[in-house]
Amino acid sequence: MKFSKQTMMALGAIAIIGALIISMLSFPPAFAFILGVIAATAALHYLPEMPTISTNGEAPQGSKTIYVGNLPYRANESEVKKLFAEYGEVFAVRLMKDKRTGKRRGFGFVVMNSSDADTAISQLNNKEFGQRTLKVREANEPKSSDS
DNA sequence: GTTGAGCGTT
Repeated sequence: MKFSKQTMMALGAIAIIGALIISMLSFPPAFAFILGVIAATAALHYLPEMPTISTNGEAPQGSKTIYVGNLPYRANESEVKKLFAEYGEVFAVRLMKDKRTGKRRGFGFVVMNSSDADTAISQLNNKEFGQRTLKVREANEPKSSDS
């Protein structure tokens, strides 16, 4: 059994909502919560798949992680994903933020196909983006292609 | 709300 984080969050949200609804029927709170969890699990079984929003965290084999630096602070993951998608298949984009304050640090990582990653690096390195010069390189700690 | 070299997160 392996659930993604957003799947767990969605399950918890459904469980809480279900608990609130059922608790209106004058059930004990513990009972209501259990029923909510059961309803959420059943929903996950009936639904083919939850809509995956953006980053899965897990990429198929043959992918490489690319370091992207000197990003404008106003840049979003969607813009970076679109930019890299022009040169290959982008699997995930992660814009790093400060863990304490949550403010953007101006760099991130892009996971895409291995062969396309090389062309994307050579094409997007020192490329002007948001009035800034992008710094695209291969990541120092590759999380794929070797374990 | 600010800043500007760098290699992260479940």
